[in-house]
Amino acid sequence: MTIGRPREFDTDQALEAAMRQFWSKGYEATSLQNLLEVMEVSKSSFYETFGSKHELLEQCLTLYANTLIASLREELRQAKTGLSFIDKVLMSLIDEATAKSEKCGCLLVNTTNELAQRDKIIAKLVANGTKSLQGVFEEAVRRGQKEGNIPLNKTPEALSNYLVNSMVGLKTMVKGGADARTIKDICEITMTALK
Amino acid sequence: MTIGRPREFDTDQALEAAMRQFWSKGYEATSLQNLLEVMEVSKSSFYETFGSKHELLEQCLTLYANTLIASLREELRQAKTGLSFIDKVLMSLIDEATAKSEKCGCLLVNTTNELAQRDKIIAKLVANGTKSLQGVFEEAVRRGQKEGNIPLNKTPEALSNYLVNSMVGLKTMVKGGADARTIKDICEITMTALK
DNA sequence: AGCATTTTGGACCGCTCAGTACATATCTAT
DNA sequence: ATAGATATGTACTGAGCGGTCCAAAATGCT
Repeated sequence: MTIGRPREFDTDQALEAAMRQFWSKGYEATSLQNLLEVMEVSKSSFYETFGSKHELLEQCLTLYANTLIASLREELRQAKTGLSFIDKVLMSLIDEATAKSEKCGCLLVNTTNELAQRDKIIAKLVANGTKSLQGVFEEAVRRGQKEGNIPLNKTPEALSNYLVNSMVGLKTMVKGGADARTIKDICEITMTALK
Repeated sequence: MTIGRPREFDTDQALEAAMRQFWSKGYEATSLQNLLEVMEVSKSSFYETFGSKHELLEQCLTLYANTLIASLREELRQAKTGLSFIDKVLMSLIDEATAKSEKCGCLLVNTTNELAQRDKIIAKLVANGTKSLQGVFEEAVRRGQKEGNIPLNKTPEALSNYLVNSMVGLKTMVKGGADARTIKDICEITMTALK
């Protein structure tokens, strides 16, 4: 069907590998050489397919945000209550703190810290991602309020922003080496604000 | 008194300039050339005085943490209550969000995100800094509890970790471009956990 | 078979990177 | 004046950076 020489690599797979690399090492610390290796793509194919290192990052951020949001939406859909969803998401950070695998944090948080101030395009992308994340929490809060588990004296907007903020903090704390006990304490106190 | 040719630059001043540069741009994105310019030091003098780019970062992190902690301790000392100190520190983020100057975030947070996972020496330094910050909050919480403004049903350790976490989140949110209203909402809800 | 189309391999680009070597300049102490 | 000590200016290193160019290879279509 398609004309011309066929690709010798999987585009989606390569993009995901690139995403993991940026996630783990950050943008500046990831060299083109690193990318070519993990993506299993030649330099020519790289520039042909992804444009540049910067454009690749844009694609990775979009992929990351879409994947994250889709996964959370699905989890929220399956959750018993809006409140239990929020609790579960927060408490999952405890496992992350315990795991001995590399702690990469959150690509959106990492990229915000590394690039948001000096790269408008990237700033916009991570802001969009964060906004989507807040949207999921807002939906969860609304549901929780409807279900009667979350008081109505705070707006879903404010509460969801508060939750995003906690998540951002927690991801960084875990990355910085905070122990599981500390993370648990933080999660529990964070949850008391929705009581 | 001192023997040999005198320095043509101010060591403390140069170190502070370097700190600001790392604070603004991050470690990888700050080149040696950048540093030499803002520090107003020749390359020879740089290596003679500060050892290497990495060692310079170590010194900058120490300076940053010491300065921050000293400033907060002083503010706590002058505060009317432990609770009002905490409130003031959190709410100061609103001004940061409003300011149109460059939003550098917190050097400890930035460096944790950029380097903590792959640089043990730096990880230790930022962990120490964070620990000191938590210590100040812990002291404030203890004082607040003694003064009767903060309930005793949560430990000072847990509450102070919670506050550090909020600060870490807020610094990143501001850097990511969150508006003042969002920050204010987050601060207010954060404070309800100590009611 | 031959041609259009696309991908790939590899050489190459100028530039910047962090760091070094060493001669020279500037000071104090004698 | 000179010797010892410290600081600086300059030239240099090898390696790596992101990115480009183009010929060769591999496909489908006629």
